[in-house]
Amino acid sequence: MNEGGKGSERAIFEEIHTAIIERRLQPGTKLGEEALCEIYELSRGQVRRVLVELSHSKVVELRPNRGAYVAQPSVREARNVFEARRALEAAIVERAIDRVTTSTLNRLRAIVEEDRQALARGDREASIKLSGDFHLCLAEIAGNDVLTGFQRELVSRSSLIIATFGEADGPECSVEHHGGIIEALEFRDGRAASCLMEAHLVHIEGRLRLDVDAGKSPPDLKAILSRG
Amino acid sequence: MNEGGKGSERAIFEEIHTAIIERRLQPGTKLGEEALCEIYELSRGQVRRVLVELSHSKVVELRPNRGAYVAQPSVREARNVFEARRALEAAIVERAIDRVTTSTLNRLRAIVEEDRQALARGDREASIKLSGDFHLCLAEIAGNDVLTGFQRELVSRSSLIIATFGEADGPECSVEHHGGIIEALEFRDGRAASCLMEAHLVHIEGRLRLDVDAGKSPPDLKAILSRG
DNA sequence: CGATGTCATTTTGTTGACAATTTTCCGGTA
DNA sequence: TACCGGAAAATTGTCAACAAAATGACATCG
Repeated sequence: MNEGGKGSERAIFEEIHTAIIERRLQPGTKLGEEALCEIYELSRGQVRRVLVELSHSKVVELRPNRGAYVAQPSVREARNVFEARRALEAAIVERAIDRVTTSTLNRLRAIVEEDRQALARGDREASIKLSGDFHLCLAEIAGNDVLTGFQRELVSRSSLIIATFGEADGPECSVEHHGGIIEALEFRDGRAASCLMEAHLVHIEGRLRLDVDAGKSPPDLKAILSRG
Repeated sequence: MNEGGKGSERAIFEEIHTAIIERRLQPGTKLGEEALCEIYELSRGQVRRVLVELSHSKVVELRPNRGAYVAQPSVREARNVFEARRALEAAIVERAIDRVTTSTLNRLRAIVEEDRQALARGDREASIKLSGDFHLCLAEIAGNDVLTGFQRELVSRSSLIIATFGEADGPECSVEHHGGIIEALEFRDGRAASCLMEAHLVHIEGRLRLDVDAGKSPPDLKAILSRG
């Protein structure tokens, strides 16, 4: 019954991280130390370390003397993350083509199938997580831990970006896109896979509201109005 | 006179990081907490945070209950880092071509010139740092903070890899290669720049002793000798 | 009515003492 | 000499009390 044991720190990290990625914790939400201590029965020192870890993975922002908050990506950051993703996923697909096997293909298929079922029963949270898992699994197939680490960071940040700038409505098409990529991998058609991945990412980014005006400006608005 | 002030934590981080990158601290060196406390006049808590930060940037390895050591990259890790670098630097060059200006070109030229002078006076440490700065500066020209962050990590790790698997002798050719890349950028010749960068990285990796046998085995050696 | 300043409360940051673990040293034994 | 224990020293990990800062409530003033 050791809730406050040793390895549990990693577990708490995963729990909070997943909650943010699945958008149960919205951008800007404050993560008070005392609150987390009570929820997870950890000491403040442990909670503090977890928060540092989360900030390092870019899903939490640490404001000195102010506390920890779920990160609120800027428009610029959003563009940069997606630009980096296009470059990184291209490299990953290129390498995955050479290393994909029947077994790894089936892992990808299983993820997409789970995603399809999640969407069918309206479980949006699970679908978000599974869509990310697809891209992560692809990185693992590429067989380079460094690239996988980068991919992990970018996939997490993408989810946060979509939570911030995405529209809640609209059809979900990850399943179809991912299916297409699997097919291209199956035939070891590198060019097709790259193009489909590129199109997939462009499609996702295109659905974001990245007009510089929209996003975030409660204090800026007052400054602007004071001039009128 | 506040050596133990607030912002000094970042300064100590940079100091140790630089010492590792310049190979004054060799891979495997133990970084004892007490020792660092005395050297920098910091509390243990502060030193501890710096060590966590360094481990997060992959130049220090934290072994639980054992302490902090300058990281010793494995052969596999070395290959992965260089593979990732080839992909990342290609993306960076591609974007830098579109954004390079006279001013940023001059920054690159200044770095290479400093590097040339450092080599001329036999200052190998400075040369190592400056070679890394060139690649970092290139990433900054590309204008994407995410890519720059990844590049920073990879450049640091590369230096550690060269310290571990590189040969001390041999001619240094970064200055020539970097000069060529600058020229290609000047003429906005993306293809030439990419090829030169690729060749540069392949050349560096090719000079490493990445035979799986060679690398690391002080305990293994004893085991081998016991058979003779 | 809004703005400003002060004080109590809450939250975050730091330190030093204590606990747990590892490393080192040393004597005993075959 | 080589090889085990086992205590002592050194090192790392943890926590709880204390200090510092931010937040919110409230009174005062324009």
